[in-house]
Parts: sequence; structure tokens; C-alpha cells
Amino acid sequence: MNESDFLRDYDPTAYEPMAVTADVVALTIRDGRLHVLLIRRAEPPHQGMWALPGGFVRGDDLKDAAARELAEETGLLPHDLDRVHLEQLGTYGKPGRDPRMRVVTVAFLAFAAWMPDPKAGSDAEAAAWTPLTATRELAFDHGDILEDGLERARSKLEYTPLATSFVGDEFTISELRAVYEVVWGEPLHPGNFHRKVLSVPGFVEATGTTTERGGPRGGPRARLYRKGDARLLHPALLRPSREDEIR
Amino acid sequence: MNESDFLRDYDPTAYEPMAVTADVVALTIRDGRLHVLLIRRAEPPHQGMWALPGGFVRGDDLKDAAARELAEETGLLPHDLDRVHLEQLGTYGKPGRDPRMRVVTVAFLAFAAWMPDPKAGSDAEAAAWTPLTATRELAFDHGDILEDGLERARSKLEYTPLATSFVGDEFTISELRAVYEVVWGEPLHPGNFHRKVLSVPGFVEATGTTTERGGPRGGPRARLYRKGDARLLHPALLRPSREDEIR
DNA sequence: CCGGTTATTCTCAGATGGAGATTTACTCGA
DNA sequence: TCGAGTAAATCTCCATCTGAGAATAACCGG
Repeated sequence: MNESDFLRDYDPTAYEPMAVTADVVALTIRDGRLHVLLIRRAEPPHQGMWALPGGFVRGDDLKDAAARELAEETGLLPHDLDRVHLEQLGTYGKPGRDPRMRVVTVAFLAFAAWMPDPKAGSDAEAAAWTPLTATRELAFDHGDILEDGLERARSKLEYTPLATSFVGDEFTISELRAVYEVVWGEPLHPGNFHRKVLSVPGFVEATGTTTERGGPRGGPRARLYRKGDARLLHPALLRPSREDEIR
Repeated sequence: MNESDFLRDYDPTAYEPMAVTADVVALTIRDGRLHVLLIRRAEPPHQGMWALPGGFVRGDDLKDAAARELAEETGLLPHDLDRVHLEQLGTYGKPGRDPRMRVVTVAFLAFAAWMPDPKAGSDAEAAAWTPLTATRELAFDHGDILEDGLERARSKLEYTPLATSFVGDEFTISELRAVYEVVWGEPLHPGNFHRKVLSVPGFVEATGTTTERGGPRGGPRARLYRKGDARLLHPALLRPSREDEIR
């Protein structure tokens, strides 16, 4: 028996204690801006700082732990949770990232069209949907995790129908375009976007109905669409101008 | 203090023992076929079955643990390890995936142009580069992890210069095309591939030299190229015909 | 030297994408 | 009620990209 096999069979609690947590980067769109769910830490370390919601993984699956954490902070019911897109983002385990002990954090990314205001008296001292433009410095390495989550979100809009997770069941092409513009942070050509969305097979399907009224500042009633059955967008909707990220 | 904060401050060893391992999906190309590094388990559970190489994460970073594991099984020196692409693939922590105890595995994906034969008398009873066409059923959920790794590899060839990790420092366009054909599992149009590779800015740069001889079955000498400075391929090289994956 | 192989380039038609203009339907305030 | 402003939906034009196939030329082995 060599070292590795020895370790595999040895009592694991004899090693450096290792805790596994599931943290969530929960994104939603409010007032035309992208928001992330943050909590204010009630205890040291980093007491009083804002952080991503999260908690220890216990007997459940990693994803279930993340869902539980999300539900706890938002007051989302199991029924609502079904409508939230939740995917694994990455795992962060650099020694020293938590001063108390070795903590390995599995980060998840959540998207939803609408989420309730954080429950008062819930897990942390305070929880709030925070516009990304106003993000303070976060506790631990949560700033890095948030950055990774945003990049993942921007990227997944390109080749998956994920944007439909940010809007209601029925939506207009303009609402969908607003999602892309908010997440990508740049304006898109309305005509070309419209053409592109309708030309990608399975992205959206027409409901045959329109909005009740035109926009608040005028314009015709827009047709309503539902999410289609595509799992991948082909061809993809590519972000304009990211020359800087290529090299 | 509510439940979650209580847990955060409580002695972590009081919980269900949780082990964190780093496993590696190491891919390379040999004899024109894609190979994955597998070990044969020397101990129960799944004694005698093939599995991905991996081991417990201890005081080091997750990625370092994966690199150590890879070096251990292949005999790769630190110098060689620099030439291996290693990235995080995902984390697998479903309760019950290891019958002994709760094990959370952070899986990594490794690519290299060439890796030595596994060291005799190393970690496991046996280790071998296995052609993917001949993969047996793997221990634990390693079959799922391998599948995820393959899909990640196929996908990353599309929009990153990762394929250059599978060839030597200097390579011909045909060698590069062979990488794509082997990983994607389908033939590509040589003329269009050639045009495309040279048209993507920063993918490859000419060395100005050619091979010493033509191919083993004839043909002119091919020009040699080096990896360029692009981190992303734009526009991407998209896989043909994946209609089946879209819906 | 010859037939077969392969690197490289070219052609051509169809698909795709960006920029801008047009048409039409609607809201709001004068 | 009417006119100005706004926005949905469509269209044009043109540059670029793509897939399929073919042409050219260099090189192998016999």
C-alpha cells in the first residue's frame, strides 16, 4: 500500500479539517440594472462586510445546498426555485482564503427573472439586492467569485437561451434585448437583434398575442414570445467588440 | 445568532467528515487517437476497476494538488508540467458517490502534446494511457467526469487556441487539423481549415521554415507554425453538424 | 520517370452580420 | 383632436464568412 491508497483508507478527520461550503452568485435584473444578492456578515472575520450568501454543505448534494442557501436568503419557496436557473460556477480552495480554517467553496450561479426582497431577520445581519455598479469590496475572495460569475453569465448569453431566465414567461423581443444590453453593458442594434433572435431555431416561439398597450413613451404593441426548445443557440449571438479580451 | 452563523463558527470536525480530492482527466494524443490516463484501483471499493488518477487535497491549492497527482502518475518533472494545460473542470459531491464516506471531488482537465508512459511501481496497481474508444466502465462516477471532460475539451477547441497544447512547439496546419479531427471525431475540409486557421488573428504565427521532408506517403513539405498570442479565437472554429445537441 | 498523396491556393454561391432607413402603430401633451 | 416623438418590425446594401469543390504544385515510393 502506497501513500495515496493509505490516505484514501485512513480516517479523514485525522487530517487538516476541511470544510466545504456552497456559495451563490444570484443575479437578477431590477430597474433595468443587473443586481447581485449580497449579505452583510454578522460575525468575524470580515464582520460588517458584504459577502455572497452561502453555507456549509452537509448531507445534501452540492447543488441542493446552494438552492437551500438561496431559498433561505430570498424567502423563495420550492415552487419558485424551479424557475431559477442554477449552475455550478467553480470551486475556490486556496489555502488561507478563510482565516479560520481551510474552506473549500463550491460557487454556484443563479439567474431569475424576479426574486423577492430578502427576508428580514434571515440568515445574516442584512441581505440586499445590490446593483453591480455599486458593489463594495467583498469579504474573502468573493470579489473574484463574483467576477467569474459575471463573465460566465455574459458568455452564456451568447450560446444558450439563458437570457430567457431573466424575463417572464411571455416577453417581447425588446425585453429580451434589454437583458443582453444590461448583462453585456452595451447597446445593441434593435433591428439586427430582432432579425437574429427570430432566425435562431428554437430560441423563441411566438404566442400569437401582443402586449395590451404600447410602450410608456409610445410605439406600437409588441408581439409576445415564449422560450423555445433550443438548448444551444446556433448560430450564437456574439458580443460585439471584445478585441481587448482576445489577446 | 441563527443556524447558519452558528455553523460557520462551530468546530467543523464535529460535522460529517468531508474529504476533498482532486482528480484529473488527462488527455493526450497517441497514434492518432485520443487517450486518457487511467489507473487500476489496488484497494476496495471498486478494487481492480479503472479510475481517474486523483488524491486527497491537503495543505496545497486545489490546482497544485491536481498537478501533483498528475506528476505522480506520469513521472512528469516540474519542468514538463509547465507545458501541460491544466484547468478546473467541475466539482462532484453527490452523497454516496464514494461508499466509504462523503467525498467531494474537484475534477481537473489536463492536455499535453506528449506525456511519458506511466511510472512503474507508482501510485496505483497499474496506470495506462487508454484510447477513448476502449474505455471500460470506470469506478465511482468517473465515467460521468470523463464525459464532462471530453465535452469541455471539444468545446474549448472551438474558441481557444487549446489545440496547440496537443502538438509540439512547431507544427504544421495538418497536424493541427488532426488534433481537431481526433477530438471532435469527424473529418474536416483541409482547404477550409487551412484558410480559417490562418485568418484567425493570433492563432498561429509562421516560423518561416518547413518540415524536412514531405509526408510519409508523399506531398510537399509543409510550413511550420508556432502558437500565436491569442487567448480567444475570433471568429471561432465551430464544430460542424451538431444539430443533435441543440435541442 | 510515374502514379498517388498532400500542402496550399482559388473560385463561387449561399449564409451571416453590421449599419442605416423605412413603414407603421401607438402614447402623450398641446 | 392633432402633431410630435417613440418604438416595433421589416427591408436594403454591402462586406465578410462558410462550405464545397477544384486547381496547382511539391514530394514520396517504387
